[in-house]
Amino acid sequence: MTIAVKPRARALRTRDEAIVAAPVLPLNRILRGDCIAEMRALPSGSIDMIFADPPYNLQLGGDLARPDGSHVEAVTDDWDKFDSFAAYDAFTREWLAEARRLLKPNGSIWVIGSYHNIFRVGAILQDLGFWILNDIVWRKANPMPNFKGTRFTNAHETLIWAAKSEKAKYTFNYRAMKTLNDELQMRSDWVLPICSGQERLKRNGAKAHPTQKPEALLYRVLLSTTNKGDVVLDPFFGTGTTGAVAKRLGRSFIGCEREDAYIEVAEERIAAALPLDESALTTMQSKRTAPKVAFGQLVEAGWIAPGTRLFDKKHRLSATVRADGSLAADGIESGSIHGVGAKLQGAPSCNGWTFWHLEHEGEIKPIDALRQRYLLAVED
Amino acid sequence: MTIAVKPRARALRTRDEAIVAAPVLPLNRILRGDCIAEMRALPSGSIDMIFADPPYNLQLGGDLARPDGSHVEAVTDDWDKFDSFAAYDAFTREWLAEARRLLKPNGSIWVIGSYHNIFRVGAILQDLGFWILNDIVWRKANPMPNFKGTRFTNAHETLIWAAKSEKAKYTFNYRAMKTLNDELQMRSDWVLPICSGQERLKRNGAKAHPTQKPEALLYRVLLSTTNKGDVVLDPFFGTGTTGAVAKRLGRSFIGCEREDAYIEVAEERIAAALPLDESALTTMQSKRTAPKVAFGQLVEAGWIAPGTRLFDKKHRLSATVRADGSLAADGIESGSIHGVGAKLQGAPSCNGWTFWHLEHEGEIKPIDALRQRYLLAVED
DNA sequence: CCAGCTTATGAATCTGACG
DNA sequence: GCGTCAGATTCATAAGCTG
Repeated sequence: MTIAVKPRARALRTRDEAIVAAPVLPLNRILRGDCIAEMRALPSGSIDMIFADPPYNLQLGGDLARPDGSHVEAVTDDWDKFDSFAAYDAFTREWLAEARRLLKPNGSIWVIGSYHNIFRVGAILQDLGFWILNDIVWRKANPMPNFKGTRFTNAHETLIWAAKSEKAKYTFNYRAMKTLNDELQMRSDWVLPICSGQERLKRNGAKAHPTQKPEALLYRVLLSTTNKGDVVLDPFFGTGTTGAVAKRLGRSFIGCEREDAYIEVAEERIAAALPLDESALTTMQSKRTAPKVAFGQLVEAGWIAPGTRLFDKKHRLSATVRADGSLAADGIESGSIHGVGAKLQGAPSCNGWTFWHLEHEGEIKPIDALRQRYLLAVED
Repeated sequence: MTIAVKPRARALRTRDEAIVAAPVLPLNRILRGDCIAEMRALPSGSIDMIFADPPYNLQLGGDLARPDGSHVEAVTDDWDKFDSFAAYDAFTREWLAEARRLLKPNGSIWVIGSYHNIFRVGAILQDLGFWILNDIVWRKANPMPNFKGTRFTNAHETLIWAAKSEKAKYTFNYRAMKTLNDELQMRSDWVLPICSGQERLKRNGAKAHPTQKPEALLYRVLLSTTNKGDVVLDPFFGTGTTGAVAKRLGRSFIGCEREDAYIEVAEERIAAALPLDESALTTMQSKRTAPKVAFGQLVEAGWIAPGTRLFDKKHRLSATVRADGSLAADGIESGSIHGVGAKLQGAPSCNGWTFWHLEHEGEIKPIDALRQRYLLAVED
């Protein structure tokens, strides 16, 4: 399956070729090399979601390269500190700008970090025009203690979730998240264990990667903000947690990684990951995307007879169903179940499905219950 | 007691006078005016700790209504309006630079914010030479829900705690925090309720300030990073939570505030605050809440694979686990473990944890057993 | 007086399809 | 792009009210 190769997007060739043949995305592959260079070779507006776990370490030195590839020396004195922040900012601005170019207009990005880098990442995201949707706190169930007792135990990491722009229609699987959280809205603080035990990948007895993220974290990220079949890019692929979870959840991935050792571990791991089958993958559908039923349909199908009286929950307001599915009530203009409900209450808006009730054998039930039964009956 | 006056620090007069007489700090007073101007009049290196709750620069759209139609009161005050990120950054840089000048060499600063502003604040703190010690997450026990179901519930705010410089010997009362936390190290995530009920200050029936912070939050901040007798500056004093808690804990405060209405409320409040005695101190400890586990957590953590079949105890009813932790069963709408269990039995309700069972090596066990084991595994 | 029910509210970047 | 309108959407607390 996954083979680490340089992508040869046709967009890089002549303009005519690019017009004739749409660029081919290197789906489910790990691109070996620096993420900025690799991202440059991919076509604009082609990615649904980006998950990025960029380097955190500013002051530890050694690992950070400037955008031009030159090495940033380890810094010890105050004089150099500003220089190191500037270098980190430049690097961050560069890969985030590429990331933004690659995103589809309605795509979104996740970046994870700690207090060492996340404030710089967040500010640059905003400066580049990304629109922050949430900051998520991964509350570690089992963090490393502060051994010297000098500070509060650093028990969390922060993720930023941002849309490409303010007006973007981003993907958010609200119902799936609410279901995952026992019918309560999913909050911005997530309690999850760190990656350990069987899940932690080893090589020669040592951990294969210093900052391997738990699959549960990626599971929630991918389930909440992508759809089946979406393309997810991870510019700092490491040992491929993003790829493994994407495969399980029926999403495609593209990874960038510089280190051969990590690529090797990732490929093995992803090859072993099992995709979930169709039925397990189905998630709770939001009513927004569910097939719509007009109130008039219930009337014409005979589920509600014209002339039926509807009431509000407390039986204080009432209206009469007419043949075309409109409602009539005393003293106001007739109209839709929503409009009449709103006018009777003097409210700016009203969901007629939950506001209006039917009396049936002494019981009073919202008309939405009828709609649910109708939906089940006509669905096949 | 507290009187709102312009400070006339002697440092502003002739150099000779400043040398002869040390500047007098306006202790336990509220300085009426713009915080930058007021801070400029205070002497350098005179403050032990600064707590700041600056404007968040929320950028709200139109009106927001709850699902029941009621109106959500927004923060629309002029003090939270900025023309651009650049304008907000310039303002932030200016007050933070003054704050740094005022701090003693071993002093520290706290700033609270949300994703709207905290990334900019954090980056500027670093740029100015502050040394971040922790980012603290205030996990709200009772946040406002996301009424429209468009994002994750914004259930936390972030505090940054930073020393004046990397080498500073800052104050951290490790033992006090460990004691407060039932002999476990205090973590970087704090669960505290929002300010409501009796604690919420009112004027003419309306809240006196739109963003009043809970005293418990300031209590923990002051107890952890100041000593008795220390001087605490709050540049955005509002209705004086910092002042009230400082008085209770035997610290001195200096507040800056522009609005007369807030100053009046704060003075009254602080006058009524009683310094704490030992016995009252023990009652301040936060309640530990029992951790809850959603069924979906077990799925995303890999403890139950999507596609798994669940059965009732007598193996007569069954359902399939889906990726978002919902259950699917023949002939009924899918839903939560509780809802599907109820519907299949035709019961009004059902505890899915004890109703559903897993088959494992011939044995059949309630999923609640799994939950217990999961709790043990993720518990601190 | 208490139990149970109803109402109020909190730093919120809070809809989307169609004409 | 803008106006219109169907219709989707909430959790924890505390205070107030009723019987």
